Amino acid sequence: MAAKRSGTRSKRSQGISVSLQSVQEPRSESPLSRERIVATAVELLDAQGLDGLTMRRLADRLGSGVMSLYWHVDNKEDVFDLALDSVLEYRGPPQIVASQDWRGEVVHMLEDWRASMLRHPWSASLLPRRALGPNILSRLELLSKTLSRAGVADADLNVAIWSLWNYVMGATITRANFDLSDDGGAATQQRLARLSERYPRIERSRLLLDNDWDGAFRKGLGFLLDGLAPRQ
Amino acid sequence: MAAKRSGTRSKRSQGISVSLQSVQEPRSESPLSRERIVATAVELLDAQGLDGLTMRRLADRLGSGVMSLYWHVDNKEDVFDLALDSVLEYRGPPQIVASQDWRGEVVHMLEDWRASMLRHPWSASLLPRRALGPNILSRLELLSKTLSRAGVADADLNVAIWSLWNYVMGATITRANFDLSDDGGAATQQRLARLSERYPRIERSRLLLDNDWDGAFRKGLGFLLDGLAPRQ
DNA sequence: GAATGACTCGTACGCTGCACGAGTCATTCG
DNA sequence: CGAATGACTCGTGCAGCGTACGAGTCATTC
Repeated sequence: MAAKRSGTRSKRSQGISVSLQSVQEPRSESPLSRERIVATAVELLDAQGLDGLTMRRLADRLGSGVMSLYWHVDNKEDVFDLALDSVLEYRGPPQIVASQDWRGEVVHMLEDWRASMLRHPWSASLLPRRALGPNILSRLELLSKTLSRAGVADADLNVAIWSLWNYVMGATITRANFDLSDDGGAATQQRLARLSERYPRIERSRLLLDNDWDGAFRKGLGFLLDGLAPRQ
Repeated sequence: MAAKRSGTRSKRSQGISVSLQSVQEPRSESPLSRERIVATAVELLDAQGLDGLTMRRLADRLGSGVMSLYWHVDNKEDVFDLALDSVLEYRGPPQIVASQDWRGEVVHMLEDWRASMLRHPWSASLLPRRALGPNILSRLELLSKTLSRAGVADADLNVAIWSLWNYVMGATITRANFDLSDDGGAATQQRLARLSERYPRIERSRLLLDNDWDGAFRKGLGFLLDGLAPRQ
Protein backbone atom coordinates (compact mmCIF):
# COMPACT_ATOMS: atom_id res chain seq x y z
CA MET A 1 0.00 0.00 0.00
CA ALA A 2 1.08 3.53 -0.61
CA ALA A 3 2.89 5.41 2.08
CA LYS A 4 0.30 7.31 4.05
CA ARG A 5 1.16 10.56 5.76
CA SER A 6 0.06 10.51 9.31
CA GLY A 7 0.83 11.91 12.73
CA THR A 8 -1.36 13.67 15.18
CA ARG A 9 -0.40 17.17 14.17
CA SER A 10 -1.34 18.95 11.00
CA LYS A 11 0.13 17.79 7.75
CA ARG A 12 0.97 21.16 6.35
CA SER A 13 4.61 22.14 6.57
CA GLN A 14 5.41 24.39 9.48
CA GLY A 15 8.95 25.09 8.27
CA ILE A 16 10.26 28.18 6.52
CA SER A 17 8.55 28.45 3.19
CA VAL A 18 10.71 30.61 1.01
CA SER A 19 8.62 30.19 -2.09
CA LEU A 20 8.36 33.54 -3.84
CA GLN A 21 4.59 33.27 -4.27
CA SER A 22 4.44 33.36 -8.03
CA VAL A 23 2.56 36.25 -9.56
CA GLN A 24 -0.74 34.65 -10.49
CA GLU A 25 -2.30 35.15 -7.11
CA PRO A 26 -5.95 35.69 -8.00
CA ARG A 27 -6.41 32.44 -9.81
CA SER A 28 -10.03 32.10 -8.90
CA GLU A 29 -9.69 33.37 -5.37
CA SER A 30 -6.72 33.63 -3.07
CA PRO A 31 -5.33 30.24 -2.15
CA LEU A 32 -6.36 28.37 0.91
CA SER A 33 -4.29 28.94 4.02
CA ARG A 34 -4.60 28.27 7.69
CA GLU A 35 -5.01 31.98 8.35
CA ARG A 36 -7.75 32.40 5.78
CA ILE A 37 -9.56 29.37 7.13
CA VAL A 38 -9.41 30.65 10.69
CA ALA A 39 -10.55 34.14 9.73
CA THR A 40 -13.50 32.76 7.80
CA ALA A 41 -14.34 30.40 10.63
CA VAL A 42 -14.55 33.36 12.99
CA GLU A 43 -16.85 35.17 10.55
CA LEU A 44 -19.05 32.13 10.31
CA LEU A 45 -19.14 31.61 14.07
CA ASP A 46 -20.02 35.25 14.63
CA ALA A 47 -22.82 35.05 12.10
CA GLN A 48 -24.27 31.64 12.86
CA GLY A 49 -23.07 30.55 16.28
CA LEU A 50 -21.38 27.36 17.38
CA ASP A 51 -23.76 25.06 15.56
CA GLY A 52 -23.56 27.20 12.46
CA LEU A 53 -19.99 26.24 11.74
CA THR A 54 -19.84 23.18 9.53
CA MET A 55 -16.98 22.13 7.37
CA ARG A 56 -19.20 22.30 4.33
CA ARG A 57 -20.31 25.85 4.94
CA LEU A 58 -16.76 26.85 5.74
CA ALA A 59 -15.55 25.40 2.48
CA ASP A 60 -18.35 27.11 0.59
CA ARG A 61 -17.40 30.52 1.96
CA LEU A 62 -13.82 29.89 1.03
CA GLY A 63 -14.73 28.76 -2.44
CA SER A 64 -12.99 25.45 -1.98
CA GLY A 65 -13.84 21.81 -1.64
CA VAL A 66 -14.60 20.46 1.79
CA MET A 67 -11.70 18.09 1.95
CA SER A 68 -9.17 20.72 1.00
CA LEU A 69 -9.60 22.18 4.45
CA TYR A 70 -8.19 19.03 5.96
CA TRP A 71 -4.84 19.69 4.42
CA HIS A 72 -4.38 22.78 6.55
CA VAL A 73 -6.24 21.65 9.61
CA ASP A 74 -6.40 18.42 11.57
CA ASN A 75 -10.11 18.28 12.12
CA LYS A 76 -13.03 20.39 13.18
CA GLU A 77 -11.83 20.65 16.77
CA ASP A 78 -8.64 22.18 15.48
CA VAL A 79 -10.66 24.87 13.72
CA PHE A 80 -12.38 25.71 16.98
CA ASP A 81 -9.10 25.91 18.86
CA LEU A 82 -7.52 28.20 16.29
CA ALA A 83 -10.56 30.44 16.04
CA LEU A 84 -10.75 30.75 19.80
CA ASP A 85 -7.13 31.68 20.21
CA SER A 86 -7.21 34.18 17.38
CA VAL A 87 -9.87 36.12 19.22
CA LEU A 88 -8.22 36.45 22.60
CA GLU A 89 -5.17 38.58 21.93
CA TYR A 90 -4.41 41.29 24.48
CA ARG A 91 -2.59 44.45 23.50
CA GLY A 92 -1.87 45.67 27.00
CA PRO A 93 -3.17 48.53 29.09
CA PRO A 94 -3.40 52.03 27.64
CA GLN A 95 -0.77 54.58 28.58
CA ILE A 96 -3.36 56.57 30.45
CA VAL A 97 -3.34 54.10 33.29
CA ALA A 98 -0.67 55.03 35.76
CA SER A 99 1.74 52.19 36.25
CA GLN A 100 1.24 52.23 40.00
CA ASP A 101 -2.48 51.66 39.59
CA TRP A 102 -2.53 47.87 39.76
CA ARG A 103 -6.25 47.87 40.33
CA GLY A 104 -6.86 49.84 37.16
CA GLU A 105 -4.64 47.48 35.22
CA VAL A 106 -6.42 44.38 36.44
CA VAL A 107 -9.83 45.85 35.79
CA HIS A 108 -8.82 46.99 32.34
CA MET A 109 -7.44 43.64 31.36
CA LEU A 110 -10.40 41.68 32.65
CA GLU A 111 -12.92 44.03 31.08
CA ASP A 112 -11.08 43.78 27.79
CA TRP A 113 -11.09 40.02 28.10
CA ARG A 114 -14.79 39.95 28.73
CA ALA A 115 -15.42 42.38 25.88
CA SER A 116 -13.41 40.27 23.45
CA MET A 117 -15.45 37.24 24.31
CA LEU A 118 -18.74 39.07 24.09
CA ARG A 119 -17.79 40.34 20.65
CA HIS A 120 -17.64 36.67 19.71
CA PRO A 121 -20.15 35.04 22.02
CA TRP A 122 -19.32 31.50 20.97
CA SER A 123 -15.83 31.95 22.40
CA ALA A 124 -17.04 32.07 25.97
CA SER A 125 -18.70 28.67 25.76
CA LEU A 126 -15.63 27.32 24.04
CA LEU A 127 -12.79 28.49 26.23
CA PRO A 128 -13.33 26.25 29.25
CA ARG A 129 -13.39 23.05 27.26
CA ARG A 130 -10.47 23.73 24.98
CA ALA A 131 -6.80 23.68 25.76
CA LEU A 132 -5.21 26.90 26.90
CA GLY A 133 -3.80 28.77 23.94
CA PRO A 134 -0.87 31.17 24.09
CA ASN A 135 -3.02 34.29 24.28
CA ILE A 136 -4.90 33.17 27.38
CA LEU A 137 -1.69 32.08 29.01
CA SER A 138 -0.18 35.51 28.38
CA ARG A 139 -3.10 37.08 30.12
CA LEU A 140 -2.71 34.82 33.13
CA GLU A 141 0.99 35.54 33.26
CA LEU A 142 0.33 39.26 33.26
CA LEU A 143 -2.37 38.88 35.86
CA SER A 144 -0.02 37.00 38.12
CA LYS A 145 2.61 39.70 37.81
CA THR A 146 0.20 42.50 38.58
CA LEU A 147 -1.42 40.84 41.57
CA SER A 148 1.93 40.04 43.02
CA ARG A 149 2.92 43.67 42.65
CA ALA A 150 -0.33 44.59 44.39
CA GLY A 151 0.76 42.76 47.48
CA VAL A 152 -1.15 39.52 47.19
CA ALA A 153 0.78 36.93 49.18
CA ASP A 154 2.51 34.21 47.21
CA ALA A 155 0.48 31.59 49.04
CA ASP A 156 -2.76 33.25 47.92
CA LEU A 157 -1.72 33.93 44.36
CA ASN A 158 -3.13 30.80 42.78
CA VAL A 159 -6.45 31.18 44.52
CA ALA A 160 -6.59 34.82 43.54
CA ILE A 161 -5.99 34.08 39.87
CA TRP A 162 -8.50 31.25 39.81
CA SER A 163 -11.09 33.39 41.54
CA LEU A 164 -10.75 36.10 38.95
CA TRP A 165 -10.76 33.55 36.15
CA ASN A 166 -13.90 31.98 37.56
CA TYR A 167 -15.60 35.33 37.94
CA VAL A 168 -14.80 36.44 34.41
CA MET A 169 -15.76 33.13 32.86
CA GLY A 170 -19.01 32.87 34.75
CA ALA A 171 -20.01 36.42 34.01
CA THR A 172 -19.18 36.19 30.33
CA ILE A 173 -20.75 32.82 29.69
CA THR A 174 -23.92 33.88 31.47
CA ARG A 175 -24.11 37.15 29.62
CA ALA A 176 -23.40 35.62 26.24
CA ASN A 177 -26.08 33.00 26.67
CA PHE A 178 -28.68 35.44 27.84
CA ASP A 179 -28.15 37.26 24.59
CA LEU A 180 -28.44 34.11 22.57
CA SER A 181 -31.52 32.67 24.17
CA ASP A 182 -33.39 35.96 24.21
CA ASP A 183 -36.27 35.33 21.88
CA GLY A 184 -37.30 38.95 21.75
CA GLY A 185 -38.64 39.32 25.24
CA ALA A 186 -42.27 38.32 24.89
CA ALA A 187 -42.00 34.75 26.08
CA THR A 188 -39.46 35.72 28.70
CA GLN A 189 -41.75 38.34 30.18
CA GLN A 190 -44.54 35.83 30.42
CA ARG A 191 -42.31 33.31 32.10
CA LEU A 192 -41.13 35.88 34.60
CA ALA A 193 -44.65 36.96 35.42
CA ARG A 194 -45.52 33.44 36.48
CA LEU A 195 -42.45 33.39 38.68
CA SER A 196 -43.40 36.28 40.85
CA GLU A 197 -45.62 34.15 43.04
CA ARG A 198 -43.17 31.38 43.68
CA TYR A 199 -40.03 33.48 43.91
CA PRO A 200 -41.00 36.83 45.39
CA ARG A 201 -37.54 38.13 46.23
CA ILE A 202 -36.14 37.41 42.79
CA GLU A 203 -39.10 39.15 41.30
CA ARG A 204 -39.01 42.08 43.71
CA SER A 205 -35.33 42.76 43.18
CA ARG A 206 -35.83 42.43 39.43
CA LEU A 207 -32.80 40.17 39.43
CA LEU A 208 -33.54 38.82 35.99
CA LEU A 209 -34.63 42.09 34.50
CA ASP A 210 -31.95 44.52 35.53
CA ASN A 211 -29.67 44.54 32.55
CA ASP A 212 -26.83 46.83 33.47
CA TRP A 213 -24.46 43.97 32.83
CA ASP A 214 -21.35 46.07 32.44
CA GLY A 215 -21.94 47.94 35.65
CA ALA A 216 -22.69 44.79 37.57
CA PHE A 217 -19.56 43.15 36.23
CA ARG A 218 -17.38 46.04 37.30
CA LYS A 219 -19.00 46.39 40.69
CA GLY A 220 -18.82 42.71 41.50
CA LEU A 221 -15.22 42.65 40.35
CA GLY A 222 -14.61 45.49 42.79
CA PHE A 223 -16.01 43.42 45.64
CA LEU A 224 -13.82 40.50 44.73
CA LEU A 225 -10.71 42.66 44.52
CA ASP A 226 -11.60 44.15 47.90
CA GLY A 227 -11.60 40.65 49.31
CA LEU A 228 -8.34 39.71 47.64
CA ALA A 229 -6.33 42.81 48.49
CA PRO A 230 -8.11 44.91 51.09
CA ARG A 231 -7.60 48.62 50.66
CA GLN A 232 -5.71 49.81 53.67
CA MET B 1 -56.17 15.49 5.79
CA ALA B 2 -56.34 14.13 9.28
CA ALA B 3 -56.31 16.51 12.18
CA LYS B 4 -52.73 16.83 13.33
CA ARG B 5 -51.96 17.53 16.95
CA SER B 6 -49.55 20.35 17.31
CA GLY B 7 -48.45 23.10 19.62
CA THR B 8 -45.07 24.07 20.90
CA ARG B 9 -45.34 22.19 24.17
CA SER B 10 -45.30 18.47 24.67
CA LYS B 11 -48.21 16.45 23.42
CA ARG B 12 -48.70 14.24 26.42
CA SER B 13 -51.58 15.19 28.67
CA GLN B 14 -50.57 17.16 31.71
CA GLY B 15 -54.02 16.97 33.29
CA ILE B 16 -55.23 14.65 36.00
CA SER B 17 -55.03 11.13 34.75
CA VAL B 18 -57.36 9.03 36.88
CA SER B 19 -56.84 5.80 35.01
CA LEU B 20 -56.44 3.01 37.52
CA GLN B 21 -53.34 1.63 35.83
CA SER B 22 -54.60 -1.81 34.97
CA VAL B 23 -52.82 -4.70 36.59
CA GLN B 24 -50.58 -5.95 33.79
CA GLU B 25 -47.71 -3.62 34.52
CA PRO B 26 -44.69 -5.71 33.57
CA ARG B 27 -45.75 -6.29 30.00
CA SER B 28 -42.26 -6.54 28.59
CA GLU B 29 -40.74 -3.71 30.54
CA SER B 30 -42.32 -0.84 32.38
CA PRO B 31 -44.04 1.58 30.04
CA LEU B 32 -42.39 4.69 28.73
CA SER B 33 -42.86 7.82 30.77
CA ARG B 34 -41.35 11.24 30.97
CA GLU B 35 -39.74 10.37 34.31
CA ARG B 36 -38.20 7.17 33.04
CA ILE B 37 -36.87 8.95 29.98
CA VAL B 38 -35.29 11.69 32.06
CA ALA B 39 -33.73 9.26 34.52
CA THR B 40 -32.24 7.22 31.72
CA ALA B 41 -31.01 10.34 29.96
CA VAL B 42 -29.14 11.32 33.13
CA GLU B 43 -27.58 7.86 33.29
CA LEU B 44 -26.53 8.12 29.69
CA LEU B 45 -25.14 11.62 30.11
CA ASP B 46 -23.18 10.57 33.16
CA ALA B 47 -21.74 7.61 31.33
CA GLN B 48 -21.07 9.11 27.92
CA GLY B 49 -21.09 12.87 28.24
CA LEU B 50 -22.99 15.50 26.28
CA ASP B 51 -22.18 14.02 22.89
CA GLY B 52 -22.99 10.55 24.14
CA LEU B 53 -26.69 11.27 24.43
CA THR B 54 -28.48 10.44 21.22
CA MET B 55 -32.11 9.66 20.82
CA ARG B 56 -31.25 6.28 19.38
CA ARG B 57 -29.10 5.26 22.31
CA LEU B 58 -31.68 6.58 24.72
CA ALA B 59 -34.39 4.54 23.07
CA ASP B 60 -32.18 1.46 23.12
CA ARG B 61 -31.61 1.74 26.84
CA LEU B 62 -35.31 2.12 27.38
CA GLY B 63 -36.11 -0.83 25.17
CA SER B 64 -38.33 1.26 22.96
CA GLY B 65 -38.36 2.64 19.46
CA VAL B 66 -36.77 6.00 18.80
CA MET B 67 -39.92 7.78 17.79
CA SER B 68 -41.82 6.70 20.86
CA LEU B 69 -39.73 9.13 22.86
CA TYR B 70 -41.20 12.01 20.93
CA TRP B 71 -44.60 11.36 22.38
CA HIS B 72 -43.37 12.27 25.85
CA VAL B 73 -40.85 14.89 24.89
CA ASP B 74 -40.82 17.72 22.38
CA ASN B 75 -37.34 17.22 21.04
CA LYS B 76 -33.80 16.58 22.12
CA GLU B 77 -33.42 20.03 23.70
CA ASP B 78 -36.34 19.22 25.93
CA VAL B 79 -34.53 16.13 27.16
CA PHE B 80 -31.53 18.25 28.08
CA ASP B 81 -33.66 20.77 29.94
CA LEU B 82 -35.44 18.11 31.95
CA ALA B 83 -32.26 16.22 32.77
CA LEU B 84 -30.56 19.40 33.88
CA ASP B 85 -33.34 20.45 36.20
CA SER B 86 -33.70 16.99 37.70
CA VAL B 87 -30.12 17.17 38.89
CA LEU B 88 -30.15 20.51 40.65
CA GLU B 89 -32.51 19.99 43.56
CA TYR B 90 -31.44 21.43 46.90
CA ARG B 91 -32.54 19.89 50.18
CA GLY B 92 -31.46 22.73 52.42
CA PRO B 93 -28.72 23.16 54.98
CA PRO B 94 -28.14 20.50 57.63
CA GLN B 95 -29.38 21.10 61.15
CA ILE B 96 -25.81 21.29 62.37
CA VAL B 97 -25.41 24.75 60.92
CA ALA B 98 -26.54 27.33 63.42
CA SER B 99 -29.25 29.48 61.96
CA GLN B 100 -27.33 32.64 62.73
CA ASP B 101 -24.39 31.47 60.67
CA TRP B 102 -25.32 33.02 57.34
CA ARG B 103 -21.83 32.50 56.04
CA GLY B 104 -21.98 28.81 56.74
CA GLU B 105 -25.34 28.57 55.02
CA VAL B 106 -24.16 30.33 51.90
CA VAL B 107 -20.99 28.27 51.71
CA HIS B 108 -22.94 25.05 52.24
CA MET B 109 -25.44 25.83 49.56
CA LEU B 110 -22.87 26.88 46.99
CA GLU B 111 -20.63 23.92 47.72
CA ASP B 112 -23.59 21.61 47.38
CA TRP B 113 -24.49 23.28 44.12
CA ARG B 114 -21.01 22.82 42.77
CA ALA B 115 -20.90 19.22 43.99
CA SER B 116 -24.19 18.41 42.28
CA MET B 117 -22.89 19.73 39.02
CA LEU B 118 -19.59 17.94 39.33
CA ARG B 119 -21.41 14.70 39.98
CA HIS B 120 -22.92 15.24 36.53
CA PRO B 121 -20.25 17.19 34.70
CA TRP B 122 -22.35 17.78 31.60
CA SER B 123 -24.75 19.86 33.69
CA ALA B 124 -22.27 22.64 34.23
CA SER B 125 -21.79 23.24 30.53
CA LEU B 126 -25.53 23.07 30.05
CA LEU B 127 -26.86 25.36 32.73
CA PRO B 128 -25.81 28.72 31.29
CA ARG B 129 -27.38 28.13 27.92
CA ARG B 130 -30.66 26.68 29.06
CA ALA B 131 -33.61 28.41 30.62
CA LEU B 132 -33.68 28.70 34.39
CA GLY B 133 -35.56 25.78 35.86
CA PRO B 134 -37.44 25.84 39.16
CA ASN B 135 -34.65 24.26 41.16
CA ILE B 136 -32.09 26.90 40.24
CA LEU B 137 -34.57 29.65 40.92
CA SER B 138 -35.22 28.22 44.38
CA ARG B 139 -31.53 28.37 45.10
CA LEU B 140 -31.33 31.98 44.02
CA GLU B 141 -34.34 32.85 46.11
CA LEU B 142 -32.75 31.27 49.16
CA LEU B 143 -29.45 32.98 48.44
CA SER B 144 -31.16 36.32 48.25
CA LYS B 145 -32.85 35.76 51.57
CA THR B 146 -29.67 34.73 53.33
CA LEU B 147 -27.54 37.56 51.99
CA SER B 148 -30.14 40.06 52.94
CA ARG B 149 -30.15 38.66 56.44
CA ALA B 150 -26.37 38.94 56.46
CA GLY B 151 -26.64 42.67 56.04
CA VAL B 152 -25.92 43.10 52.35
CA ALA B 153 -27.53 46.37 51.31
CA ASP B 154 -30.57 46.11 49.07
CA ALA B 155 -28.78 48.14 46.43
CA ASP B 156 -25.93 45.64 46.36
CA LEU B 157 -28.06 42.52 46.44
CA ASN B 158 -28.30 41.92 42.74
CA VAL B 159 -24.60 42.40 42.22
CA ALA B 160 -23.85 40.12 45.16
CA ILE B 161 -26.02 37.33 43.80
CA TRP B 162 -24.62 37.63 40.30
CA SER B 163 -21.08 37.66 41.62
CA LEU B 164 -21.64 34.44 43.51
CA TRP B 165 -23.42 32.91 40.55
CA ASN B 166 -20.54 33.87 38.28
CA TYR B 167 -17.99 32.49 40.69
CA VAL B 168 -19.75 29.17 41.09
CA MET B 169 -20.44 28.78 37.39
CA GLY B 170 -16.90 29.65 36.38
CA ALA B 171 -15.34 27.39 38.97
CA THR B 172 -17.57 24.45 38.16
CA ILE B 173 -17.35 24.70 34.40
CA THR B 174 -13.59 25.00 34.55
CA ARG B 175 -13.23 22.09 36.91
CA ALA B 176 -15.58 19.87 34.98
CA ASN B 177 -13.79 20.48 31.73
CA PHE B 178 -10.36 19.92 33.18
CA ASP B 179 -11.57 16.50 34.18
CA LEU B 180 -12.95 15.80 30.77
CA SER B 181 -9.98 16.93 28.73
CA ASP B 182 -7.45 15.24 30.94
CA ASP B 183 -5.98 12.59 28.74
CA GLY B 184 -4.09 10.88 31.49
CA GLY B 185 -1.47 13.48 32.12
CA ALA B 186 1.29 12.53 29.75
CA ALA B 187 0.52 14.99 26.97
CA THR B 188 -0.44 17.66 29.46
CA GLN B 189 2.87 17.36 31.26
CA GLN B 190 4.70 17.74 28.02
CA ARG B 191 2.71 20.77 27.05
CA LEU B 192 3.35 22.38 30.40
CA ALA B 193 7.05 21.72 30.23
CA ARG B 194 7.28 23.69 27.02
CA LEU B 195 5.40 26.54 28.68
CA SER B 196 7.85 27.12 31.47
CA GLU B 197 10.09 29.26 29.30
CA ARG B 198 7.43 31.54 27.95
CA TYR B 199 5.31 31.81 31.09
CA PRO B 200 7.66 31.58 34.04
CA ARG B 201 5.29 32.79 36.74
CA ILE B 202 2.53 30.40 35.77
CA GLU B 203 5.05 27.61 35.80
CA ARG B 204 6.70 28.69 39.04
CA SER B 205 3.43 28.96 40.93
CA ARG B 206 2.33 25.60 39.49
CA LEU B 207 -0.94 27.29 38.68
CA LEU B 208 -2.00 24.54 36.33
CA LEU B 209 -0.74 21.68 38.43
CA ASP B 210 -2.01 22.43 41.88
CA ASN B 211 -5.17 20.43 42.02
CA ASP B 212 -6.68 21.14 45.38
CA TRP B 213 -9.80 22.31 43.62
CA ASP B 214 -12.12 22.04 46.59
CA GLY B 215 -9.83 24.01 48.84
CA ALA B 216 -9.29 26.68 46.21
CA PHE B 217 -13.02 26.97 45.64
CA ARG B 218 -13.70 27.44 49.32
CA LYS B 219 -10.85 29.85 49.86
CA GLY B 220 -11.73 32.02 46.87
CA LEU B 221 -15.35 32.01 47.94
CA GLY B 222 -14.16 33.27 51.29
CA PHE B 223 -12.38 36.19 49.64
CA LEU B 224 -15.47 37.08 47.67
CA LEU B 225 -17.71 36.94 50.74
CA ASP B 226 -15.19 39.11 52.56
CA GLY B 227 -15.60 41.69 49.83
CA LEU B 228 -19.37 41.45 49.84
CA ALA B 229 -19.97 41.60 53.58
CA PRO B 230 -16.78 42.62 55.40
CA ARG B 231 -16.38 40.97 58.78
CA GLN B 232 -16.51 43.69 61.35
C1' DG C 1 12.08 13.95 -18.18
C1' DA C 2 11.24 11.80 -14.03
C1' DA C 3 10.30 12.41 -9.23
C1' DT C 4 8.74 14.88 -5.33
C1' DG C 5 5.90 17.33 -2.38
C1' DA C 6 2.22 20.80 -1.77
C1' DC C 7 -2.27 21.16 -2.41
C1' DT C 8 -7.30 20.30 -4.15
C1' DC C 9 -11.36 17.68 -4.39
C1' DG C 10 -15.33 13.97 -5.36
C1' DT C 11 -17.20 10.01 -3.54
C1' DA C 12 -18.70 7.31 0.04
C1' DC C 13 -19.66 5.67 4.84
C1' DG C 14 -21.75 5.74 9.11
C1' DC C 15 -23.88 8.58 12.11
C1' DT C 16 -27.26 12.16 13.59
C1' DG C 17 -32.29 14.48 14.73
C1' DC C 18 -36.65 14.01 13.53
C1' DA C 19 -41.16 14.37 10.07
C1' DC C 20 -44.62 11.45 8.73
C1' DG C 21 -47.91 8.05 8.71
C1' DA C 22 -49.28 3.60 9.98
C1' DG C 23 -50.02 0.86 13.36
C1' DT C 24 -51.89 -1.19 18.55
C1' DC C 25 -54.81 -1.22 22.37
C1' DA C 26 -57.84 0.28 26.40
C1' DT C 27 -61.54 3.27 27.40
C1' DT C 28 -65.67 5.70 26.38
C1' DC C 29 -69.79 6.81 23.96
C1' DG C 30 -74.14 6.27 21.28
C1' DC D 1 -72.80 -4.22 21.20
C1' DG D 2 -70.09 -1.72 17.68
C1' DA D 3 -67.87 2.49 16.64
C1' DA D 4 -65.04 6.13 17.84
C1' DT D 5 -61.56 8.36 20.44
C1' DG D 6 -57.29 9.23 22.39
C1' DA D 7 -52.91 7.47 24.34
C1' DC D 8 -49.07 5.50 22.89
C1' DT D 9 -45.51 2.82 19.92
C1' DC D 10 -42.65 2.34 16.03
C1' DG D 11 -40.49 1.70 10.99
C1' DT D 12 -39.13 4.14 7.17
C1' DG D 13 -37.04 7.85 5.11
C1' DC D 14 -34.67 12.26 4.52
C1' DA D 15 -31.35 15.78 4.86
C1' DG D 16 -27.28 17.02 6.95
C1' DC D 17 -23.08 16.03 9.51
C1' DG D 18 -17.58 14.86 10.03
C1' DT D 19 -14.14 12.80 7.68
C1' DA D 20 -11.41 8.45 5.46
C1' DC D 21 -9.70 7.38 1.20
C1' DG D 22 -7.77 7.78 -3.10
C1' DA D 23 -7.27 10.14 -7.32
C1' DG D 24 -6.20 14.08 -9.26
C1' DT D 25 -3.27 18.95 -10.52
C1' DC D 26 0.71 21.66 -10.74
C1' DA D 27 5.27 24.06 -9.65
C1' DT D 28 9.80 22.97 -8.22
C1' DT D 29 13.80 20.20 -7.95
C1' DC D 30 17.02 16.72 -9.32
